[in-house]
This record gives sequence, C-alpha cells and structure tokens, in this order.
Amino acid sequence: MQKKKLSTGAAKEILKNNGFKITLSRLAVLGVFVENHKPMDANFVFNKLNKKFNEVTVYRIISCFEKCGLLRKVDLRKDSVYFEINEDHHHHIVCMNCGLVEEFEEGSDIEKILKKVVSGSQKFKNIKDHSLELFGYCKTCN
Amino acid sequence: MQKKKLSTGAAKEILKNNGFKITLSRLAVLGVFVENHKPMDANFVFNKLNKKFNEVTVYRIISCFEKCGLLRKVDLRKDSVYFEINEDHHHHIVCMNCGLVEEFEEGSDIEKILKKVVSGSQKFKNIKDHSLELFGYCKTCN
DNA sequence: TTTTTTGCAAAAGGTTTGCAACACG
DNA sequence: CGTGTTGCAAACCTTTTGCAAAAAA
Repeated sequence: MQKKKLSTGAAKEILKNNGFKITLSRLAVLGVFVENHKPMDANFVFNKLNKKFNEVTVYRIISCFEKCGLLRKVDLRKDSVYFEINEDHHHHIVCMNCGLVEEFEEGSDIEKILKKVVSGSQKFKNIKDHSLELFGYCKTCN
Repeated sequence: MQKKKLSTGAAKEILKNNGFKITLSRLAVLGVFVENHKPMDANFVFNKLNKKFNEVTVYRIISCFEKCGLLRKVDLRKDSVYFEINEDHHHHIVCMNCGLVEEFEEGSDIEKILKKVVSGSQKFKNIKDHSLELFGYCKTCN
C-alpha cells in the first residue's frame, strides 16, 4: 500500500506505457498536482493554469491520469470530485466551515481494521482501496 | 459518537423541534430510510415510493432531514449523493464492479486513530465526524 | 502521416430555485 | 388562518460526448 514519490520522468513513462502521448497540457496539469500536493477538482486546476487550456481538456486529462494510476479520487463531501497525486497513502481532515484540508499519515491501525473487516465479511474477501477522512473545525474556525 | 435507534416518534419530535412540519411525504421518505437501512440516493427513494411524490420534493426532504441530523451523507464514490439513517456509526464496503454495499461495525480502533490524529495535528483540535469506506470486489465479482 | 489530443458547442446527468397552489397545525 | 410545503417548470453546475482542427510520435 506504500508508494514512492512521483517524478515527472516517472509520470511520462507511465503515460507512455499506457499508450498516452506526452502533451503540453498533460505536463501542465501534472505540474499543478505535483506542486500543490493537495486534493483539487478540475475547476481549480483549470484556474491554476489561468484558463490556458480548455476546462474540458482538464477533465479529460484528469480522467486519463486516474486510469494510469497517477491520480486517485478523494472523498471530501464537496460538490465536485477531488483528486490528488497517488503517492504515499495518506488521509485528510477537512474543516466543515472553511474547507481547509490537512493531511495525516496513518500507520498500522488501518491495516489492522482492514484485516478484521475482511475476516468478518460475508460478501467480500478482496479489499483494494479505502478512504478515511475526518471532518471537524480547524483552530481558526472554532 | 454512538447514537441510539431512531423511532418514527423520535424523528417527529426532532422535526418539530427544528420548526419543520410533519407531512405525509416526510413520513414516507423517513419510512424508506428506516425500512431499508442502507445508503440511498434521492432517485432511489423517489422510485421506492413509486413516484408518488415529486422527485424535487424528495431532494428537499432529504436536505431537511440532513439539517435535522436524521440523515447523514455517505461517500461511496457514486455519481449521486447517498444518505443513510444517522443511527449507530457504521461503515461500508463497496464493490467496485457491481456496486454492492455491505456494512461493518467499527469499535475502538477508529477512536484510537482519531485521538492520535488530533494530538498530532497542527491545525485541528475538534473532530466532529469521520468517514471510513472500503472499496474492493465482492465474492461474486472476483 | 497516422493516431491521439484539443477546443468548441452542445448534451447529459444530478441537484437547486422561483412561484403559485396546497396542506399542516 | 398563516406559515411552511409541494409540484411544476426552468435554471444551474459539474461532467461527458461528438466532431473537426491541431499536435504528438
């Protein structure tokens, strides 16, 4: 479940191996995710790139990156879908007032839960992924 | 974080205390959530009631129930928003192929994680809620 | 040069809003 | 009776799709 840091070079390889071409817009979108290193939605990326590329293109690129495994979906209870770089598996605390997001690492406790759940499950034996997100109020908002 | 079972009577009280009226449609929607006891989206509820009430009404009722704390949002990575009765806090395993959802209870391990996270956080000290959802393949699909 | 990708326009969901008619208390 | 609620139509927002022009390999 642990992944290594993602370099632009590695990302290019991954794209090629999946039959995708390296384009200006893809590198630009990748850059936004690498630099900001936080969950973002398509519109945020679109604006971060000063609308230089079509918003539809951003959607398509994000979708392409997700298929390659470069990005992963994050469930933050927002109105749009958020993605982040698919490096080390971490989790988030979201402020229910201002939307601030802080990351946290999670060690072995989650693994323990997963094992317990699988052994107790009637219908599942194969867990591929999980989400653990916390919601509350940041120190500024409360 | 533990909540008691929700009776229709208790639900009515909660609605009244929040200044909402008891209507036929609200009781009907409540009934669907109480009887089915699983995450559902507005369209599912709408159909479960045989389209007897307007779908827009269902959306509004769900939103009203959420404000009262009768329902809570569940993030299942689907295209629409799912809600379930806000009783005992449980979690879900979702099949990434067929969408099957199984519940599981979670005891003290999550509490342990929450405590650890709060004490290690720079920006948060007040966690109100959390989501933990697992994604994988059910025994039929894999 | 061939194939993939992009931009534009338009469509496709899911969800929300405005307003007049209606129902609850 | 008065205020909150419903139905209908239409708007809204995010995301997807079709197609011709442009860019990558």
